[in-house]
Amino acid sequence: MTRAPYHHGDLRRALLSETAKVIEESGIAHLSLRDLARRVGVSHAAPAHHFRDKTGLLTALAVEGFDLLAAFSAAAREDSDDFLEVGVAYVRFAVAHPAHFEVMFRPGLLDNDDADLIAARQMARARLFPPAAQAAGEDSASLTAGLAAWALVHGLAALWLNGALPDGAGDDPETLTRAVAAHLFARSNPQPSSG
Amino acid sequence: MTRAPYHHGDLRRALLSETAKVIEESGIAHLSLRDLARRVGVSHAAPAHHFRDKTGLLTALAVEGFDLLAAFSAAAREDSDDFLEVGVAYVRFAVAHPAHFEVMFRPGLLDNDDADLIAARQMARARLFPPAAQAAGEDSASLTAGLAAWALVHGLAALWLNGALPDGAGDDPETLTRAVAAHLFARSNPQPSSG
DNA sequence: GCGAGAAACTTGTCAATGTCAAGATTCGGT
DNA sequence: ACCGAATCTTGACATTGACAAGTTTCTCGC
Repeated sequence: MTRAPYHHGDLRRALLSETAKVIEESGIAHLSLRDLARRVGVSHAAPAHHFRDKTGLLTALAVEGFDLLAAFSAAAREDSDDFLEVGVAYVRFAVAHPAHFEVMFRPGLLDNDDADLIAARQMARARLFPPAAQAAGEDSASLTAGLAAWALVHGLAALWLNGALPDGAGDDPETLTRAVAAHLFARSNPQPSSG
Repeated sequence: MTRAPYHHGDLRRALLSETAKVIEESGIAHLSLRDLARRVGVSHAAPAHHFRDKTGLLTALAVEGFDLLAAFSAAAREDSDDFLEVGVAYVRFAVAHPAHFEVMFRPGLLDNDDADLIAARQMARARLFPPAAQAAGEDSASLTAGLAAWALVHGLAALWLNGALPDGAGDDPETLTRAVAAHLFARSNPQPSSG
């Protein structure tokens, strides 16, 4: 069984996981289908059979990402009723799966009409926002409150992954998220004012 | 009379502006140096003389972006003392210059050792955060408050540009920013804070 | 006003990439 | 065992980023 078989066996999964690894290590710009094929040990045209093209591969990765995000979110909701924990889980997911996170929010790289992508995204959104907030979706104040929470953790995750945060932010994203999110919906120290 | 001269005259600026246009229209993935050269009417190797390579071109675009962000921020600070206006200016900049914004926070695409880039980024940061907040940088609460504001507007801008926001968010980013940012530093539903 | 050197731009070339087409090998059901 | 289908390979082509070397224009000292 050590001889490389004609059929890889699980090429689709191997390519997806290798794609995530390459993006994390070298960035999405240096991602090459032929290089991926080389790493996995198949010919340069093999990926095309599982994913139509590069866009298809990234779309599949994004679908996997939304599934993972839904799982992270559901797990956090089980552990606690606090909505804050869902936000922490959002950042935790982004840091644990940076390649997935990067691809999920780049429509230009994806096949946005893909049925799996649409379904996975919708499912992730349903897991993220509590049922109550969805029922009160018409309420403008409730909507902007949800958007504020989303924007805060999304921005924090993006800035963290880009290495844009100052040194004082520390080295634990989870702790940072709790500290930063405390300023939402809660009276805290007065806002920084211009001198 | 309009015979193309050997020297373009302002090739560097023309390439930068065309780069921004292409990114806005087709996404950064489809950006090609040769295509840019074709659009501007020069040979395929001309860009290399102004920008070492593709990374150099994008780095120059990021520098331009940080300069623009600094200008937006300074203008907002002149109009009002309210720190909220700086956040609104942040989103306004991102929506007005989406290509610049996209490139500025992608270290994988840039030459992060570039002196101009480092200087422009630092200057933009100085314009964004009020002097008072910087002096009190050691204060943890003040730091997280600033990060909360930054993360909120950054995340909101990113989600807006990605088209990730729900329909209920409206079509005016500035109005949305004010509505969403109102949940920061404002007493609302009490929330247990740990940090 | 002129000549040398630098700057701006061109042409030519090369390896690498994404994608398509066509052939080879293996799998699965009957 | 057999046949269609799924999986993978080889081959080919246009396009790209980057490099090298040549050509045209500008600049500046004299």
